Amino acid sequence: MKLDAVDIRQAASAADIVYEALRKAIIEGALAEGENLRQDQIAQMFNTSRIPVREALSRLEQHGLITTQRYKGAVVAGLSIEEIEEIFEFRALLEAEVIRLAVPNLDRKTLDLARRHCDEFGKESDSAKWGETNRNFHYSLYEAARRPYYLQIVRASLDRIDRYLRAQLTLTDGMKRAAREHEAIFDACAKGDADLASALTRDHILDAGRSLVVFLREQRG
Amino acid sequence: MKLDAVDIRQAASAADIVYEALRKAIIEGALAEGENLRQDQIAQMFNTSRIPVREALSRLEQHGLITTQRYKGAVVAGLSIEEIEEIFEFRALLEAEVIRLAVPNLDRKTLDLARRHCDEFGKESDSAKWGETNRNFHYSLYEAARRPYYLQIVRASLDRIDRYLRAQLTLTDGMKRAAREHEAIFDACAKGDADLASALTRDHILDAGRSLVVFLREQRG
DNA sequence: CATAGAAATATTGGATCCAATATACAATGT
DNA sequence: ACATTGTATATTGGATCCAATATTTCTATG
Repeated sequence: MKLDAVDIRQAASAADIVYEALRKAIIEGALAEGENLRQDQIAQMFNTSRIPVREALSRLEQHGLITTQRYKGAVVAGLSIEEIEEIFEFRALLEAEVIRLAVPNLDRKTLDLARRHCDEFGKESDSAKWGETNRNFHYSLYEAARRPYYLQIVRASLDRIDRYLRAQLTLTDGMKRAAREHEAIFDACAKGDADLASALTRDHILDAGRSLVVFLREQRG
Repeated sequence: MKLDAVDIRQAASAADIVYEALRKAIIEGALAEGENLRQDQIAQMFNTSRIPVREALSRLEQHGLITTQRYKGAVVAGLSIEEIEEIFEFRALLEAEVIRLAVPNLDRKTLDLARRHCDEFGKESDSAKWGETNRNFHYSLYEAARRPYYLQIVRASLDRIDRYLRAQLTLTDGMKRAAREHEAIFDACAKGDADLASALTRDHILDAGRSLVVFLREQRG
């Protein structure tokens, strides 16, 4: 008998499942900031004990998605406007560099994929999916940089402000502007102009940050 | 009776203590890469149960200091030369920006402190302490950037290559060169020349990375 | 009625126990 | 001798139990 070798994937642990589910809920805004996360309650939701829940919460805290106090529990982390500004500034620096490194490595296949994600973003009407298609577009290009460590940090920093970014996209012209900027970034990439793609990415992020901060200042008073 | 309000620090949990101890051991190289970390064994060392140990290990994994496999346990993470190069490149980008942001905020007190750390580094003869004094010098300046998120990432990225960086410092002229470069960085900061301080910091990190990689290529064959 | 203090309840942190899996090793057949 | 299979041991993942702490509720008292 002969079989093709198959890479058997380790089944995810309970902690992995809980972690991913909570992470998704937080970055999508399904869990409001400040909301209490009771270990028992979460454990029951996932039909498990508190042990894997605690491990998941510990990981979330390391990533800054929740804050915990000893014997008091965990709450979904909220960010001050200053913190949000800092993270947007950080992302602008980092992602501008990542796209610069990516452009020389872009091949036909990757560009086609990015093109599709770009179109998808432009056409998407379900605001709940904007965050996902936005990520897909950027990451499809970023992958070409072949910098796994950079991308891990990019992902972590985006996780922390994704909720707010999604809010920004729903602003009056947020989506339209983002779609236009994506087109410009894609064109620069397709032309192989790394400096332009970098500068556009930087502006894309800083613009989103600025209009979000304006919005939040009004909202929060 | 009147008392000054004191910020009572939450006593550290067992998991915190184990985490910090293991983190220190790993970044200082006391635990060799590839070394097995048995939960039971660690628990006994700290006179505790495996629960806090597991939480500590989970955090270490999130920070990339160890790798774990389900039902097989944790080992101290090792980095390939490519990964080391990527992290040095990343640090150069990030820390160059941090020092640029810090320079305009530097005051007399901070400069004095940095001056002392710089001298201390130059005089330090105990190679085990170089890593610490090196951190002290850079961080004393970085703090002035007032960018807590940046600094958190800087710390995490330094943690991952600190073992190797310490090795680099022990190289023939590693310390002498680093001390000279620190002097130059300090002078640029004292002069208020942000661009120069940034460029020097960038070169400082890239130099260290390059000579480390040369060393590792020989060592690893 | 308002408030301070005590008791009751809820929640987290840690210890111990059990289940799932991996590793080491011996037994067995060729 | 060698590979294979079964078994014993070690180790991790998860469940349950207990201790420490926080929060709420109740009660007594002014």
